Amino acid sequence: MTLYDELVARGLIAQVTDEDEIKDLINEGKAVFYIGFDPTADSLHVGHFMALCLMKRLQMAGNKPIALIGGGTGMIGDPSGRSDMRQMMTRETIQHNCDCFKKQMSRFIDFSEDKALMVNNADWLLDLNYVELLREVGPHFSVNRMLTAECYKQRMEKGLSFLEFNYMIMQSYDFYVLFQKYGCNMQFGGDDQWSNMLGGTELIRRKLGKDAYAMTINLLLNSEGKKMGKTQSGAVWLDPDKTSPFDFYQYWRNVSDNDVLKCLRMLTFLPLEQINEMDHWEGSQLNEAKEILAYELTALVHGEEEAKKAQEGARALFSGGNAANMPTAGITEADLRDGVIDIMGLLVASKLCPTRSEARRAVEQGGVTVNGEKVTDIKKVYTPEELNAEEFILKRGKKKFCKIIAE
RNA sequence: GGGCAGAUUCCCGAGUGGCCAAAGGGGACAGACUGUAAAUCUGCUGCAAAUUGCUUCGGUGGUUCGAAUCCACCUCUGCCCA
Repeated sequence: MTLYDELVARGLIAQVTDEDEIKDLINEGKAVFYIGFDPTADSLHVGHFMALCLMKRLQMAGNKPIALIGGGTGMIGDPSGRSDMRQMMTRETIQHNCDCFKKQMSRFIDFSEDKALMVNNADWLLDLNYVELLREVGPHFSVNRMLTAECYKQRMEKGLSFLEFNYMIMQSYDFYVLFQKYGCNMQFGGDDQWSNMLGGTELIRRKLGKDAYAMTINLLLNSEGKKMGKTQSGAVWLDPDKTSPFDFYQYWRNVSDNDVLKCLRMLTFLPLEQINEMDHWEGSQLNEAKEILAYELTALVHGEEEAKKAQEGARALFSGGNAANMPTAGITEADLRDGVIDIMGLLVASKLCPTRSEARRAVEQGGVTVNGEKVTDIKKVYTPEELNAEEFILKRGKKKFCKIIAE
């Protein structure tokens, strides 16, 4: 099976500019391709992870990836897929985020011996001269055409500032620069980037009379059509300090039945034959598939060891067993009042509940247990000695829990 | 620059002097049922030393015994005209 066929079979490819050419290029390892990452936060998240996997797949087939960090485009903010304007970031924040991205990326992509490149578009975008740029690329963009682009459509109602309107031009310019500087002949990106990417191929054709290609990958959507990798408390991050390996594992362990196979195909490196096997699994057997998915992804992002720990911790909690790898929370002197701590205090101190009010509600609704016993009295208090007398496992709801240790 | 409309809690959205911590919906959370899934039903959803108190309806001042609601100014957004 060729690389291209595999990408298709995994459901990764959304749109391509020239299928035959692209097949040829990537199957034979002749592509020099880039994927852009705007430094909108201090960690990569699941959406980026897909792109990184794609880079890796292509790199393994001999193609050369260029990871483009958007230190320049980040100053503008991509309006694609957004219903309102992004918050403008300071230069310092952007720089900090770029540094974080770099660190995380090097874990996935092999940058040694010129096998891959990492560049920052701040290097060429920030020094551009406005009038010069306008004269250089301005004539090649039709405002009429741009306005019909999908990425601006949803902004026509809520408003689109000139700043963001220019994002497409900046991204196009990136491609144009990379094409000339590094012979970059292809761009990959999320499907929401399609119009921005076409801007680039178009610019290259008009300015240089040469062909460059673009390919988008399907966004990872769940069966309800929402972007995956988001939780109520924000994105699922790759940084273990922002999303613990355990939470990361749990996120995938909990995907809905309808999404497991899709995730396995799109995100893991398991052979397709093995995944297709699981396609026949039904009902509760799918739980196994979810465990595999969760383990595989956690191992990819955090390493085998962390993946094992997360898996054991999860098994301990849900099907009984060794509780050694549970998350813990320490209670200090400052948390005590009159030498004791009440149940609400414990819930807040362990971060299982954000406020005492919420903790109170959780207890009142019967959602809190200590070592498997339901706590119904909101006035219940504990001394530090009681906490340490035996293992003290506090649980809020079905999936949130913590081992309490008094210090 | 001129005219019009608007800004309410996580989101959408009602409220146009006291009965308002603010309808309704969505989401989130918790319970039941399950398979750590989905669907369904129930509860719940500002904060706290909790039959009470405190903070909140874009911002700042003002009127009033009392303001999300009235007035003034300001900021921001959309639409129309230029």
